Amino acid sequence: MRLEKPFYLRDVRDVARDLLGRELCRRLPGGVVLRGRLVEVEAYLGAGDRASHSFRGLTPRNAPMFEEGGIAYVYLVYGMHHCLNVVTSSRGDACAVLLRAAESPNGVSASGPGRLTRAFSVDRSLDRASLLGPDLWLEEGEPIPDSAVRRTARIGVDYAGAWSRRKLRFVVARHPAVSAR
DNA sequence: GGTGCGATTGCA
DNA sequence: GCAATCGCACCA
Repeated sequence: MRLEKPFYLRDVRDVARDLLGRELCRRLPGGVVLRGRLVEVEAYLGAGDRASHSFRGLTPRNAPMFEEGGIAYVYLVYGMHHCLNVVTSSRGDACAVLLRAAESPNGVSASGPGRLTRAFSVDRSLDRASLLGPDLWLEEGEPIPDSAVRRTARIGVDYAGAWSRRKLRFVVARHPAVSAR
């Protein structure tokens, strides 16, 4: 069952936590569908969150974050890696969830946001793409119980001061595709 | 119009 | 430990 619009129109922290265990689905141009369960994600809040791209307001790059939840926000980092985000909440809130790691049914895992987008063939052409459309969507998968969810500080945002220490990273405890910490 | 750097990764 | 590599945020 596909996750529908209401799933995305909630607090970004709730969406992030609930995305664990869900199945990321990507239909390639040729028709093949790739699938993988999410095991590591990070919540980026809107105004106020110094680690978030939306912290300094609307720009050409982060514009999708300001849209209503239910679409993708894809950007290029370090000039070579794409990062895939799920936009959440209502229009103007500018929140999103960064997808950092997934595991495929066959056991093949993509650990790290750059490796995840490479594994699922996601690039800027999917920026603003609907998550209720034919190319990229999420399915119910197998929700993770609270006892198996661990919260930590987000990765790679040391520049954000106190915000870098907020526990906004959600991971499946002891999962091999997730680094310690 | 010029400049500095990043929500990372892979290799020495 | 560090280079790769470029879109874009920010300043002039």
